Amino acid sequence: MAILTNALDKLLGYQMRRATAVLMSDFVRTLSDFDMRPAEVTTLLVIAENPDCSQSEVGEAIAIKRANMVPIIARLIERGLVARTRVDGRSLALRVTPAGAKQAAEAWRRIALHEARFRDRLDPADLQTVLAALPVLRSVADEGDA
Amino acid sequence: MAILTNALDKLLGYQMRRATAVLMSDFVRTLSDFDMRPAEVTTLLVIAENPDCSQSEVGEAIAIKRANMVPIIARLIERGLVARTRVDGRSLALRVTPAGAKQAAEAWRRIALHEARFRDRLDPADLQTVLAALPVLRSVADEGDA
DNA sequence: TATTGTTATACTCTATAACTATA
DNA sequence: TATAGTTATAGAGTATAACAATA
Repeated sequence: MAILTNALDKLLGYQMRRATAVLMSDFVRTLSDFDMRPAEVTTLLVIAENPDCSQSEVGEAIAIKRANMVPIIARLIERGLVARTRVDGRSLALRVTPAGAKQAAEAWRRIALHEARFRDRLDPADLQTVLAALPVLRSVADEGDA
Repeated sequence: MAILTNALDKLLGYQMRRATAVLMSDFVRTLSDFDMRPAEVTTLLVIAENPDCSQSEVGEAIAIKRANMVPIIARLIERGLVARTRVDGRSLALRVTPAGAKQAAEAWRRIALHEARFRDRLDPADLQTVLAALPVLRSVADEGDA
């Protein structure tokens, strides 16, 4: 099979998308025997870090819409990783259970290994430049940002 | 609503994902009155650049699996942007039609505007560093890379 | 036997609209 | 009126397995 030219390779957006796909694929593989999806992991970690936060606050922090938080939280509760208590009639305070805290710790351990596989490929100064540039790109927020 | 802390913000993978989401959202908005999805645009541009390429070759170039190329190509043909001729019994040569070439030119014009919105936010030297780093991250390919 | 295109299918993430019950 | 959580639903991208026709 012939290898085609691809002018898209010059584009920041396209390269971001392709690189992120590789990162995500590696992350999913990191989680393969962990029975948690990426969105569930990030949700768990933010709750662990912010006891008694609300579902909407978590969604805001990780850019997942309220409606899409529902099944994620449901699954975390179902698995006994998160517990919630009612604050007022419409808000729920989320906390990780002891099992959830343990799961979060293991998630962080795996994330560290995953991260290292990529960070190690970059010159330290370049890595810092990239890590500084990404929030700048993020800040070009579109109006409908969750 | 309280703003939560989020240790994930320190992570390369997480920042890549968030920044790419903003990029993609902006790109989709760029295409909103264009009636083409991102995958269709990239497919069209690669075919325009590589006349008589095969469906599998395009998929290889842009990391879309053969099976998922089928509806993309079908839609491009249906819209009269791409034509295909049989090469041998199993391969098809893809080319853009005149209408497809025109559509590709307009896509490039829109992509340039979209790109500029993000490139302009970065210091030129930092942009070059980022553009050099992304293919390095991509090269940490996982085995199952399309 | 390996490859090209195809079908069918399922999963993950994302998006919107509308509902409820509170505040 | 606005907010928190929910339901239902749709779209986009991606993944696998299996098949036919062909090389």
